[in-house]
Amino acid sequence: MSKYESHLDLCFSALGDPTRRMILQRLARGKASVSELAACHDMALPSFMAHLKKLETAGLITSAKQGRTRICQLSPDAFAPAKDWLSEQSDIWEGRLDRFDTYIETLLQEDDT
Amino acid sequence: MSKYESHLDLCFSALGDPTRRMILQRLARGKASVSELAACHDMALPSFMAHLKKLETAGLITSAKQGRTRICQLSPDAFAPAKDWLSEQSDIWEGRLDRFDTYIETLLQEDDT
DNA sequence: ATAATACTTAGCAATGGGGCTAAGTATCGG
DNA sequence: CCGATACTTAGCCCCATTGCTAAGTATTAT
Repeated sequence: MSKYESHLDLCFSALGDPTRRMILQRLARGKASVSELAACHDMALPSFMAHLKKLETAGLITSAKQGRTRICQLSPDAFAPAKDWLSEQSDIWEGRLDRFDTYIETLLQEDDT
Repeated sequence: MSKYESHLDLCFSALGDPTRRMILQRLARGKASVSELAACHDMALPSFMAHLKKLETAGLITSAKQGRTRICQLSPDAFAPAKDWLSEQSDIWEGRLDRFDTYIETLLQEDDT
């Protein structure tokens, strides 16, 4: 369960941390070096780098070294897999004919709890 | 950092597990009892229930007891917060004028690595 | 009343996530 | 060449996650 983690596992898990989402928000506005990114996070550099590594492993960002500096940026279509999965589920849910009835029905049943 | 976890943290973290995504996929097709949901997962019931609890804490599903049976279903708009966050980031990314140039530039720079 | 069913609670073990410091490597500037 | 800069690696700590079993509770069926 840890060796064959799917891309979606990695992707959603990576998104489940506020530090990492903030990094992504910053990178959506343009590429940046590790230390530029780290500047506004009150965290030791190795800890911060671990977050970058998770984002890269999840395919959400890419990075490359220029001299002693590492430049990071969002992967093109970084969010597509996550968005696609979510949309798929929403579509199935919204396509259900009895969706609304089911919900009302349950609201009523909650009185019995 | 663990007491004030945002809704998005809980939501994305919940989505980062294949068992939990399978539960959501099943529930997108209609509500079901705990044992119905558990049937196709090779896992002890308490372990399985822990997954349901995470989904409920994240606001992705709701559940209510009918007699000795607990019925689960997707929350209406369960995926909206996650989808909205992702769309927001994508929009910012796609709105960047230098997006394409930036990417090409980096591809070229990778030769130096 | 009893037994079966459907969870539920309690408690434990293994693992991984997320933080740290200290020390190492690889440029760059002078 | 030497010091400063920008990561990078190694190793440790603590707590959360994810699985388990065993035992408990609440309904339903007989």
